[in-house]
Amino acid sequence: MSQILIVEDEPRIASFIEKGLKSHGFITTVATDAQKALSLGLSGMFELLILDLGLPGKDGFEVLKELRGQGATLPILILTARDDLHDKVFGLEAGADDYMTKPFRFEELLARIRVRLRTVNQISTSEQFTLNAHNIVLDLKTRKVKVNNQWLELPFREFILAETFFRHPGQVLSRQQLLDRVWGYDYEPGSNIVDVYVGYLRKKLGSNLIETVRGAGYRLNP
Amino acid sequence: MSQILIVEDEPRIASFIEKGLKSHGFITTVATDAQKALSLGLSGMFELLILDLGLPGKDGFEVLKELRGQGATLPILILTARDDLHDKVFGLEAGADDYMTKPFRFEELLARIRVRLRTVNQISTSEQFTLNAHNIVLDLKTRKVKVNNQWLELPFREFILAETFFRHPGQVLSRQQLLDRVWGYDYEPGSNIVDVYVGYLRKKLGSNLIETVRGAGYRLNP
DNA sequence: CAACGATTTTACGTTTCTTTACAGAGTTTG
DNA sequence: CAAACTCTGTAAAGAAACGTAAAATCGTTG
Repeated sequence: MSQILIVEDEPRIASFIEKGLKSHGFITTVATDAQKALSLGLSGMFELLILDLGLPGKDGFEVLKELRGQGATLPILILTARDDLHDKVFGLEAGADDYMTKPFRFEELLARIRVRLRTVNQISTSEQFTLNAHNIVLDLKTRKVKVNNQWLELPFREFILAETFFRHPGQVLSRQQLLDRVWGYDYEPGSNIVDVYVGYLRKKLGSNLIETVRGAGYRLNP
Repeated sequence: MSQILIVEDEPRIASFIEKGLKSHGFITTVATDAQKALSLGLSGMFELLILDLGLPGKDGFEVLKELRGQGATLPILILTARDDLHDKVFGLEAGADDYMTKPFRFEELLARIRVRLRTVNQISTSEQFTLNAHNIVLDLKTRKVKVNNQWLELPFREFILAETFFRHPGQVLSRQQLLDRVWGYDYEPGSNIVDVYVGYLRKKLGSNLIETVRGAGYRLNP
C-alpha cells in the first residue's frame, strides 16, 4: 500500500492523521520539522505528502517551495488554519495539489488522498460506489439514498453520518468516534449534535435502522 | 464444539469468561501474554479469539496487528476499557471483527461469539429467535414480549433479565449469578437491584412467573 | 439584502437505571 | 409464643442517558 509522509508538528493532529491512515492500510511517516520534511520528501520513498503550513516560523511554505524547486513531483496536500486564506492561495501557486482547512474531518482527508493517489496510480482501485443494508442503498457519488424504492437526497452531514454507519454495520460507534469522523477531530465536546443527527436519519431512513446502545453509542442494525 | 482462545491477563476476568464458555460447551484456552497469544493464535487450532487490548504495555494492539499481518483469518473479538475507546477508534478496523467494552455482560459476549462462529461454520445453526413459557413469548430481536396476546416492549435490563430466566427455566438463579449475567461481572455488590427488577418483571409479565427461593434466589416457574 | 436550507445550540421532556428507605413476611431463638 | 433478626418487596426519589422541537446561527443564492 501507499507510503504517505505527514509533515506536522502538533502531536495531537499528527497522531489523528497517522492512526486513521494506518487503519486504512497506508504506511505513514511523520516529520516534525522542516529539515526532516525536506530530506524525506525528496527521498522518493513517498507517494503523497500531507503538509501543515502552520509549522513554526512559516517553514511549511518554504518546505513546499524547496521541494518543488528540487523537482519533487509527488502530490502535496496542504493543511492550513482557516484564517490563513493568504497562505492558501500562495500554497496552491507554489505547487500544492490540494488543500484543506483545519479543523477537518478525517473522512474528507481520506477522500482527497484517494483522489490524488488515483491520478498517480492509474490503476483505479475498483472502488465501491454504493453501500447497502436493510433495503437501503447509499450512492456515494450523488449523496443520494434509496429508501422504500424512492431516491432521496441527504444533506451533507446526514449523508456522511449515514455512510459511517454503513461502513461499520453492527459495530457500536461512540458519540466521540462519530464526532471525530463526521464533524472533525476538535469539535466542541458536550454537544448533542450526534443525537440530533441520528434522529434525522431515523426519521428519513426508518427508526429501526440505527439502534441505541445505552451508555456506549449507536449501532447500525445489520 | 468450538475451540476458543482467550487472551487476557487479569485472572478474574479470564476466569469469568472461561467458566461461562465452558458451561456452554466451548473448549477454551487462556493465554496471559503476547508471546503465547501469538503462537497459539497462529497455530490454527482455534476458531475464535477473544483479545483484551488492555494487556500490559499496550501489547494487545500489537498482537492484533501481528496476527493479521501473519495471515490469521480467525474471527477476533476485542475487549477494551470504556475510557480507552477513543484511543482504539482506529484499532477497530485493524482487523478485529467485533469488540466489547469492559465491563460486559456474559450473555452479550456469548451472543457475539455465536454471531461470529455462524459466519465461519456456514451451517446456520437454525438459531432460536424467540423463547417462550407460560403463554409468554420473548422476541430476542425486537426486545418485545407477548403477554396476554399483547406485544409490549421491555427496557434493556428488564429484557435481559427475563431472557436469562427463560433460558434456565426451573433453575434457581442466585442474585450474584443474575448480577453477573445481566449487569456485568464487577457490579457493586450489596445492591438490591435484582429484587427491584424482579418486581418490575412480575408487574409486567404476571406475578406467578418468577418465584422466590428464600435465601437462594429466584426461579422461573416452568 | 432577503430568503432559504443546512447546521448547531438550547432547552426541556421522557425513559431507563440505580439507590434509598422502609414495610412486611419469614425464621430463629430464648 | 414473642422478640429479634434476616430476607424480600416496593414505592419513591434521584441520577443519568437519550430524544427532539424549536430557536439561533451560518452560508449561499437569487
